[in-house]
Amino acid sequence: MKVSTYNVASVRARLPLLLEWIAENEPDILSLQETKVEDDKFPASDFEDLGYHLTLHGQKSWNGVAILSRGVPTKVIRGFEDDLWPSDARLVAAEIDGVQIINTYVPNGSSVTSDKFVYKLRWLERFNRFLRERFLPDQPLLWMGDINIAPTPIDVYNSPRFYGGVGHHPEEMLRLSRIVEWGLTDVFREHHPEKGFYTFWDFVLPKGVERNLGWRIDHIYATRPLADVCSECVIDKDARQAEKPSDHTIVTADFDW
DNA sequence: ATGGTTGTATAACAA
Repeated sequence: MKVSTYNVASVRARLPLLLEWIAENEPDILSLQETKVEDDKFPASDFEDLGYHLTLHGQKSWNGVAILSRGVPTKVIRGFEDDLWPSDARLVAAEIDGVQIINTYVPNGSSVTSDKFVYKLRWLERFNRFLRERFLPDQPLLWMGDINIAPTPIDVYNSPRFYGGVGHHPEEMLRLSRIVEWGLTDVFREHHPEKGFYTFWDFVLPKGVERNLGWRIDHIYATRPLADVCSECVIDKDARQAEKPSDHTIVTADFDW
């Protein structure tokens, strides 16, 4: 089973790149974040024509997540399903081919002095509770998406410069570690312990991709039954260097499943 | 020296 995750920064703007990439790479599951479109305006038929089922949780203009899958999705969850929580479209989950798939767009946090940063920390705590209430770490489960946290010094191109800022803050790292401690493995890091691999390069930095001024903030986490059968995990930097790219690129993991 | 880009509700925005 081949599983990919991609922050598209608008699924409509990314449609040509996406369709070409899917035709070439044929993932079984593709999680998208920042689709930026309401479900009834999602370009569904383009993906259905390629043989994918769609599980959508979108909203107008911002956020939005989607799961494309060869297998039929069941047990679909959209958001925390909690009236006390905002309905911003950042989480969609489904069971596909016997695996629980959870796709999230974790809040960016804007800046550490903003209300949005407080929201990011609370969102991570709420997600931790969501996981523990609904699932067990010995069942096959994948959590993937734009996590918006570079969790270790080698996950960003200049850790001392960014440490304490949004995306590389100890309070974010603490909350992520509490989630991961439940029983998750960062499969990219398990296969590639060395530095220099990133999934996001800011549009605004001149030659940022060529100079590799990046962040590894898009992750695929697996519970042990799946981490044990993960044969490889790769970052496709070419998709960041293609025409009209997102500022993120695609991470793919292969499982003998 | 605090620049630069992209997508979108075209903004006193969000990323």
